Amino acid sequence: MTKRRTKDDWTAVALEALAEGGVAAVAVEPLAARIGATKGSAYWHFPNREALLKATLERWEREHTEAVIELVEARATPMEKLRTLFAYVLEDPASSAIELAMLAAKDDPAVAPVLNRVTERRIAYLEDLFVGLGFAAGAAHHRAVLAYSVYLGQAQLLIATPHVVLGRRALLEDTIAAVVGRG
Amino acid sequence: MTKRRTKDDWTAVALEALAEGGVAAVAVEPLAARIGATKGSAYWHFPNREALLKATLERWEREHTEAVIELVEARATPMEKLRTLFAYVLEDPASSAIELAMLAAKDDPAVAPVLNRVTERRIAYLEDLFVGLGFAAGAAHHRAVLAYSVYLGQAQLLIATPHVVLGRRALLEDTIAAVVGRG
DNA sequence: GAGCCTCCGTACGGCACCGTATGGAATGTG
DNA sequence: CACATTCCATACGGTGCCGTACGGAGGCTC
Repeated sequence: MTKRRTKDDWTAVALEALAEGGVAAVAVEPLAARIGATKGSAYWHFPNREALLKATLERWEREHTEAVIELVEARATPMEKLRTLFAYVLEDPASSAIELAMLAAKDDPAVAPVLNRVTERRIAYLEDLFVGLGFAAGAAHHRAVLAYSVYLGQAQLLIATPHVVLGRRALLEDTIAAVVGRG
Repeated sequence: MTKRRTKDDWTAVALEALAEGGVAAVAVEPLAARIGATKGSAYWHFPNREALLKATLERWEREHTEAVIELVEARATPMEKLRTLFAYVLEDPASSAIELAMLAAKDDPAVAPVLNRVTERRIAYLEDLFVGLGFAAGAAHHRAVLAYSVYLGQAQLLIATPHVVLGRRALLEDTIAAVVGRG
């Protein structure tokens, strides 16, 4: 009656560990303890630790990245979409933990390609949003980089040193105004 | 005639390693190899690895943080100060590597206090800058958080995925306009 | 229920790093 | 030039993780 595990079971606990402790926490033996199994299972489903990490990151890319875009796309106007995006980080910064973990491990061969794809896609998406707001191509790109920088930076601040951020509700308004406003 | 080392020699190589490989790279044995000595030296100067890391972070805090503020303070007006700050990241993102390494290791007991102090000091400094630009206290705080988020986020982007950032010179102008502009 | 295939536990060797013990070299001090 | 002090190399045991080898248990098929 011993439970059996699937690849998905392993990537699920790996995602937990990834969010909590970063890429280094995706380690076979600690994960085995967490899942209530031994390494034997892990090394049956995956050839090595790198493959497990890769599968985990790709699962995150598939599920999470698109989930955010869908959440945002549910809004009607570009403005509302932007607001949804920033409100998302401000209200639940923990959900960004994995992206920050990936940024911190940008040199890892399993991380780099996923990180590049996700970043490019998001910048491109934001760029479209700003074009929709009436910005010219070049300006839209800069706004996109700016907006994504704010997104990342706020996620960092809220996770690492949340106590320095006061009045999140009003901050959201100021942030949006600053990012979409005509200088 | 074998060279002798000081605490400062050790924290110097530790700073290098910290910038290159993050907090995890501040490890006694690799550092000993890098410095051309053995662990014996390290464990004479420091009781353990944690103490070496702590001394390294505090050295960075002392030297680097104040250095940036002095660089910025050399400018006359708040506007020029802000410009200098953002130009600094955009032109030399590698100099921010250590701060990002600390953010990634926010839970490390040696990192947390330094990270908190540095973040608080910088936000407070930016807040003063925005008060100098005529913002009310609350608004100045939000601008400070916004500006610091942009700083961190751009540093992240430029280090992790530099290819997505185009036209840095024009980006600088757009960034400043967005951060100081009235919504 | 015999045999097969899937899955996993156990046991092992290896590597990288931590920290300790200790003798001795290098350097300062009388 | 004794001789104490400062500094460091060597050698060792301990821990946590990687990856492999292998046997065996659980479920499937006939």
